[in-house]
Amino acid sequence: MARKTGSHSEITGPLIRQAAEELFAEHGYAAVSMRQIAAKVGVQAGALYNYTADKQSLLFDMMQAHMDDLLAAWGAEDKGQGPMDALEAFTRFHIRYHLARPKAVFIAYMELRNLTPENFQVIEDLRKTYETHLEDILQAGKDDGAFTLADTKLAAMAVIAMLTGVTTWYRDDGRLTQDRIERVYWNMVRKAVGA
Amino acid sequence: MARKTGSHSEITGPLIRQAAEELFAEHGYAAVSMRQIAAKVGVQAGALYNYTADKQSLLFDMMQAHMDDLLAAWGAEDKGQGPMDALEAFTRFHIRYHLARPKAVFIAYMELRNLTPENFQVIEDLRKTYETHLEDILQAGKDDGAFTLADTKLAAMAVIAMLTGVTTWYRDDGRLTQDRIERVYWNMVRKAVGA
DNA sequence: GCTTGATCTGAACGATTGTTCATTTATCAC
DNA sequence: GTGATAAATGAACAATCGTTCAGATCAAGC
Repeated sequence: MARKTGSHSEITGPLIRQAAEELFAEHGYAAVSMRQIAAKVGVQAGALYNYTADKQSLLFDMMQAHMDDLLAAWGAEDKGQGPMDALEAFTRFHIRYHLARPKAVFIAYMELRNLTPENFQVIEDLRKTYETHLEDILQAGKDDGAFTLADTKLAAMAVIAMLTGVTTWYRDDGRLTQDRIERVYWNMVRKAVGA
Repeated sequence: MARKTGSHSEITGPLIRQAAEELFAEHGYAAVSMRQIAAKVGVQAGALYNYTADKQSLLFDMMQAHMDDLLAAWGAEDKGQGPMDALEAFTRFHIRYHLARPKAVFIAYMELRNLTPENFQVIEDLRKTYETHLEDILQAGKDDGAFTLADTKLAAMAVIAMLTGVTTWYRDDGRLTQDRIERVYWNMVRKAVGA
């Protein structure tokens, strides 16, 4: 009963990635079976292997794409003039970007230990690159006296943890608009770095 | 070949909990088998069921104990005088307590979705109780003018996320002493709440 | 030294896992 | 229509899963 109506190859592939993302985010990589993913797409388990080498690739490709997109999006972002503008841009960008794709973010943080060592290193390097972008902003602001920071690296970790934390409690139908959250957080970040 | 030397019941129980904690923290609950836990203790899988009803209880009991201990420890903590002292006490306590038991903390944050709905609710309530302790401090400080906060709930989430983030990068043999980390973070928290 | 009871083994259970592959089906080009 | 090819089925694979339990083994009480 293969190929019921029309050609499926350009549709099944994305559907599989989407189903995998939703299931991984909800139950965790290790707790999700290939058969569950297939069932969500409406296909048998064997068909998945026309689109992915194995289960691990499904996870890795998804995480790598997420990190690549994140870095590209930040690269394309308008960063204004000087460290202060850049830090506000980073704060707002990070919140906005992460809230727009909660599942991918969740997976990127939770499933690191389910990557093979080689795959883990690739993702870890991308994550480190992103962190360094923030660290560079903070360092520049410290150098020109805009920020007061005891430890730039620590501050970078603190800011990222604080901002990413938003994804754990934010709800689309919640009490606060996204713009208000951005403004409140930017206020806290600004004060925390002594500006 | 049961019972090689001496009575083991008082020793095997804790060993199982410890082995489970280490394995869950390293590989995740779903990725760890009862046989792996048993092997780490040096026992057959069947023996585990003298000490736990099932795998789920192993996870739940461990998470509940962690949250109970956390709440009890904060209850016993010296909170000084007024919101400012209390916030510093909370900041330092949270960092110190969490860095002392990284595995339990990691599990408590990562394995929530592997709890049954009933078990999840119990842990979630305990987590919420802890959050409320911080929220109360911030609210008291806002009321008496010690803190400047646009949104108390948001600030509580931001502070907890920032502090808990320490566990993701801290290493015992790292660049910074624990006391220095506490001081740097307290400085950032203090400034972030406008005090 | 025998009995009792706690503790563990070792085998077994049905179910499920990721993955492979021969086969079937549907579509497209001609 | 016919042949080629892409796409999916469905059965099969060895391995592993959580859990149960009868039986073996040891320590302690009398």
